[in-house]
Amino acid sequence: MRPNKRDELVRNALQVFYRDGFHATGMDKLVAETGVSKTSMYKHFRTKEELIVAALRLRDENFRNWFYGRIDALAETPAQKLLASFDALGEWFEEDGYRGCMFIKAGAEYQDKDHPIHLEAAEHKRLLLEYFTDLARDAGAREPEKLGCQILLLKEGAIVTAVLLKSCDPARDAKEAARVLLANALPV
Amino acid sequence: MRPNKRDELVRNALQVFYRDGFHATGMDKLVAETGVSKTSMYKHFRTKEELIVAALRLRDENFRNWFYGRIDALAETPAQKLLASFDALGEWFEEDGYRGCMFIKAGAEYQDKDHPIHLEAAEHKRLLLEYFTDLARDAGAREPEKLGCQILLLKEGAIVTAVLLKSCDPARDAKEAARVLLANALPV
DNA sequence: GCAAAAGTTTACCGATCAGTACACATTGAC
DNA sequence: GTCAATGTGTACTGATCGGTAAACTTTTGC
Repeated sequence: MRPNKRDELVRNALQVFYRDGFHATGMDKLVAETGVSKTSMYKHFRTKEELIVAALRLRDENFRNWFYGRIDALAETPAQKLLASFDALGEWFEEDGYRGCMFIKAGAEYQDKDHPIHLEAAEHKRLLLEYFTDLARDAGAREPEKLGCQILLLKEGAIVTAVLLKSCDPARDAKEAARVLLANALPV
Repeated sequence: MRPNKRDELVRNALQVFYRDGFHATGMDKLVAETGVSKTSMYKHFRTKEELIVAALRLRDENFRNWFYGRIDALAETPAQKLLASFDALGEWFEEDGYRGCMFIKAGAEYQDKDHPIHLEAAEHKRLLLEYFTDLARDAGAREPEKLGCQILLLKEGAIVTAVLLKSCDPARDAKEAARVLLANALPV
C-alpha cells in the first residue's frame, strides 16, 4: 500500500476546510489547493462527505496529540495539568491561523445529529470530556464527572470567545475560573 | 398595521437559516419556504449577505429580549440573575428546535473578521458580555469584568456542549460552576 | 377612483456545485 | 521488461448557486 498521495490529500484538504469552511470549499478549489487531481480524489473517497470525515479524523489525532503533549510538557501533577490546558489553549489562540475549533464548526455546518460529520465532531468532544474527567479523578476531585465537564465548558467557551471577542482574555479568565473550581472540588 | 412583507421575509428566513445553515440555504429554498418571491426579496435586500445580516439583527433582538426577560422572571437580585441565566439556558436546550447559537454558527461560516456577518456575531457576544459584567458589578463582585467574562465562557461552552454531547448536563454543571465563581468573587 | 407602490410569475444569466468518463502518464513489484 | 496499480488532464453532466429582466396583479394612500 502506498497511501502517500491519499495522506497528502487529506492533510492539505484539512487545511483548506479549516481555513475556509466546509460548504464554502468546493472540490475544484481542493484540486487547485491540494495539487491532487479530482479523479484521484474520487478514487480514494466516494464523496466529499467521506473526505471531510477523513480530514476530521486526522484533525482529531493532530489536535489531541498536540494538546495532550503540550499539557504534559507544561505540568506534572493532574491538578497542574488541568490548569495548564488553558495555557496550551492560550498559545493556540495566539497562532496566526487560529480559526476556532474545527469540530464546533463541523457540528455547526452539519447539524443533523445522525450525520457522519456531526457524529465525528461529537466523538472528538467526548474524548476530551473523558480526558478532563480522568484528570479530575486523578487530581482527587470529589465529583470528577462534574469537574471534568466544567473544565470542558470553560475550554469550549474560551475557544468560541477567542474567535468573536477582542475585548477580553478568555484563556486567562478560563484558567482562573478552573483554579477556583478545582480548589472547590478537592476534599478539605 | 401594515402587513409588511419585508418583516415576514426576515422572520421566516431567520428560521430557515437557523435550522439549515447559511451556505446550505439557497435563495430558491428561501422563496419556497418564506412564501416571498425572489423579486421581492431583492427589492428589499441587494444581496443574500444583507438578508443574513437583517436576520441576525432580528435574532439578536429576539434572543436577548427572551433571555433577559426570562432571567428577570426567575430571579430578583443581580447575584440570583447571574445564576438564573443558566436555568434559562437549560430551558432553551430542551426546546425541540434547539440548534445551538446562531451567532457562533454565523461566525463559524463567515470567519473573516471584517465580514459584516462576522461583525454582527461579534457585536451580539459583546452585548452579552456587557450584560453579565453589569450584573457582576451590581452583585458586588471584586473584578466584575473578570467574573462577567467567566460567566460568558460558561454560557458559550454550555451552548456548544449541549449541541455535541448527550452524556452530560451542561446547564446544570455550568450553573454550579457559576455559583462557585460568584461566591469566590464576592468580598469577604 | 385612481395612480403609485409593492408583490407576483416566469424565464433567464453565467458561475459553480458534486461527481463522472475517458484517454494517457508514471510508478513499483516481480 | 512487463503488468497492474496509481496517478494525471480535460471535458463533461445535470443541478444548483446568487442575482436579474420583463410583464402582470394586488394592495395602498389620498
